[in-house]
Amino acid sequence: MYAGLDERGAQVLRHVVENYIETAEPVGSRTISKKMGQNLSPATIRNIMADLEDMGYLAQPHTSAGRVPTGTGFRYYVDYLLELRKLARPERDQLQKMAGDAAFSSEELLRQVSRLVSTLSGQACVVVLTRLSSQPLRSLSLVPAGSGRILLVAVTQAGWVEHRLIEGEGGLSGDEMQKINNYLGELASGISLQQLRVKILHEMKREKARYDRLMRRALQMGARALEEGSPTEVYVEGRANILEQPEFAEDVQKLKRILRAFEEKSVIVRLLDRALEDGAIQVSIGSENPVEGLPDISVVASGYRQGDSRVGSIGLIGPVRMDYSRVIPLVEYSAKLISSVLGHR
Amino acid sequence: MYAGLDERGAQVLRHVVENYIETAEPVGSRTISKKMGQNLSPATIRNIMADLEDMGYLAQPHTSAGRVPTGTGFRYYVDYLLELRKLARPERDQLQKMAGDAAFSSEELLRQVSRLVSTLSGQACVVVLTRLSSQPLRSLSLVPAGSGRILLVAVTQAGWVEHRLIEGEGGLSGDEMQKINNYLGELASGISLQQLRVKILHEMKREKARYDRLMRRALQMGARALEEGSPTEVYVEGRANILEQPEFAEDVQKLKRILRAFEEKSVIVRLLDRALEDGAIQVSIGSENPVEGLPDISVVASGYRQGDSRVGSIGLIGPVRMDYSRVIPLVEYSAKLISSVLGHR
DNA sequence: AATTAGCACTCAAAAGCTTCGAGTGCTAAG
DNA sequence: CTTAGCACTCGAAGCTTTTGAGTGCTAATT
Repeated sequence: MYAGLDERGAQVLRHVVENYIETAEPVGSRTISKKMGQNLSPATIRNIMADLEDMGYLAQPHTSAGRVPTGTGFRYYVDYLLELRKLARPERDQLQKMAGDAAFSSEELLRQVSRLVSTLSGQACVVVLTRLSSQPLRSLSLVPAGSGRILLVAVTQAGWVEHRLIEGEGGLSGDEMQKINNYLGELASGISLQQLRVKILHEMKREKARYDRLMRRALQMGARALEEGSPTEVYVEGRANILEQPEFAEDVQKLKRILRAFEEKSVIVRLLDRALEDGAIQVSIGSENPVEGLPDISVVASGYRQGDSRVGSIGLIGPVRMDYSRVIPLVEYSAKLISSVLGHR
Repeated sequence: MYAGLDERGAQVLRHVVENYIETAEPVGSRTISKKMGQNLSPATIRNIMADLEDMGYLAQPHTSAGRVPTGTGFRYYVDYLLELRKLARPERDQLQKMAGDAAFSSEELLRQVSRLVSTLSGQACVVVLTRLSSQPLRSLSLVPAGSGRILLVAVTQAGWVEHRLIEGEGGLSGDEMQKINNYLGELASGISLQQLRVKILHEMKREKARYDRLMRRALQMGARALEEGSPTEVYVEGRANILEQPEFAEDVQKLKRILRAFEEKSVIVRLLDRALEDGAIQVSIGSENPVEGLPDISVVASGYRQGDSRVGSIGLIGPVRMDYSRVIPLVEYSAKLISSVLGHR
């Protein structure tokens, strides 16, 4: 259990971390002594704290101040000391109520969950949705879009819709369109856009000299539409919560860096990447997070599934001093919720 | 020309405003005297400034400080004194280059323009796109979306794509779908979604006892899909630029209010509403803007057209102390640019 | 041997004080 | 009407003092 620490040291560390999470101020020995029920005098606590500091779990901002947990300290806390609180009833109810609202499209659902989770946690909440193009399709259709254009509409089995405009085509009768549709739809059924792309290219080679002008054209169009990969969808809600954190409100420089980061989709995606790969909830504390230059933020994230493929992740972004015991269950539950709602679609 | 002010007063006001825009500091009489080429001594300038203060154009943060323009001062400046600088060549080139890139979808174009304009201006840039549902359609199609669902895809003549999922339908053969498509497409051609809705309801009444089950169903579906109005699209870029403004970096309270406002689509839409209605560029200074509770920001916005209907607007949101002479031409040009690019689609 | 009372010490933050200087308004002379 | 001159104002910046939370160490206690 308490790897590398004895019971007492671990308890002191726990109290320091929890107190610091609550107050955002350095924690002194008196406070801990009181919290632990006067069994140990402040002097004793001081000795223990000094030890913890030697071991790298605590640090002093300056000589005459209390202690603050280091990154390592938080890590230890999360790994060994954390008692996950159960997700409070009202919060669970709110989430479930929202999830039950079938009126939301899948996209809208993600945005709403993100928004609610950000409010509940008081942090910024991010939901990413990736690899649309790797999901199996439910249907693929061409739609006339007037003056030399055709719209390719793909609906995945999970209910995501994606469309791409194809330039410089058109001049197809409704009948021809219908034929192409049937042909492409057959080709696409059950496979992903990525796979479809490969399949189409293959098909084009095989039937190079194919007599049917229409089908050849269909293949060409398909290939063209699938050229670039589909973009990753990112929903960020509750950015402004970052301002509520005292550690950032003071230091405008940090604030700037963080808010700038939020403007770059790619940075956000990188922050949540780990959670996508792995099933379990991921906690990146401070400089552990995958983005250089943001050593002051923690990320608590979890992937969610659609059926049995991981298609995205939901995460909270906030200061290292996050209330992990509350926030981890929240993110875990939300990820499961999303998975289950998407599963039914 | 100089309504209510003599030439000299107007020039002094102009210099105060311009200096203040540049430095964000109260402006003193010495500075103005130098700027105006020593024709007038600081003492004279002081007299003039005192007059301007009486008239409400200037204010003193405290007795021994220089003057700061009031909202009214800025208003006068914008209305009578502003010399619009021509949009700098390189900026125009950048914008035009981007607009020429046909690879962007219309949505992507708006986002990219917003991003570039925010960089060029150093302010937050917002592009809103409304009333999709009032644009004439180019095509309307139903697409199978599997397990009891059908996707309605509408493409407007401007090239915007909108889709809505219809629940609890399906079980239609490709052939039936095709028939419905033809019917609805015919019904929809050239009119807007809004109008279509009315038309459909009308049609439903007229043909209440219509023998054709399929067509009746088509009408029902159409009516259902069009129930809620289409959402307004909002692209915000360069939020973090707000932090660059000294007036906000200091006052965290203001900062919070502004960034919170950015999280509410509806607030942003309200800020740019005026520009949508009116063709000309709109400048809302400080408390002139339509949102209560944000008296410290100015909005410079202009609507853009698609063909001959106004479909959206682009605007900058920043401190009252904006460089209007640079920023107004930028917004004007961008709006025209968007109009012209959309016009060609 | 572990704990703790006691005490000297440290140091940031807050409060108080002084200085500085940009800028003003007013007056009287040009 | 303009302007030189001057007394005056007041925030910002710098300095000093006070305060108090917190420490580390030592010696007494359990």
